[in-house]
Amino acid sequence: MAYWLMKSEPDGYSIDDLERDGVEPWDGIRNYQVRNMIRDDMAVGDMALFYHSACKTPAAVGIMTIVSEAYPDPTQFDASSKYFDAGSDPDNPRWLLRDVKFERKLAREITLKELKAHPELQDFQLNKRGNRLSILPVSEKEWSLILGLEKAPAS
DNA sequence: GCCAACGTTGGC
DNA sequence: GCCAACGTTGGC
Repeated sequence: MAYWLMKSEPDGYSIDDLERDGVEPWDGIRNYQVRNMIRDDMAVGDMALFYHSACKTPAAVGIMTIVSEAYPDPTQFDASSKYFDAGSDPDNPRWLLRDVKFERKLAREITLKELKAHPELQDFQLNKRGNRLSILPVSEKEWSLILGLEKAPAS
């Protein structure tokens, strides 16, 4: 089983929205590297951190599971969607997505600041300069380190 | 294939 | 709002 971190802007779709919806198609991926990851490297049963990005307090806020295979993102064919891609061929869709399922919120937000300060997370991709991918792989060790922080008091 | 211009992400 | 770091586009 693999672990992931998936970013979402809470103003657009937050952990509370996922808690309400239960299962949700993770649409809007428009980066080939990320598409390849969800197509080739992700698997049903993988676990992912829900991460709030581009907001006041960027932080990991919850846990979800991957519950579907990769399938075409319908928003790429929806002319009224901001994710519409006129260049995508319906017979060979360019953009894929997977469904994710809400598992639980973290007991507390684990902020980017805290992750960056962690001595054992210096190689974590989220902490790397110039990282702009909306989905990142998380190693098993990183996963347990991050979840270990959940039970520690906020620093 | 090179590279400048432009667009996007996302922390700050 | 600013800006660094990319990715993409398109002329050549």
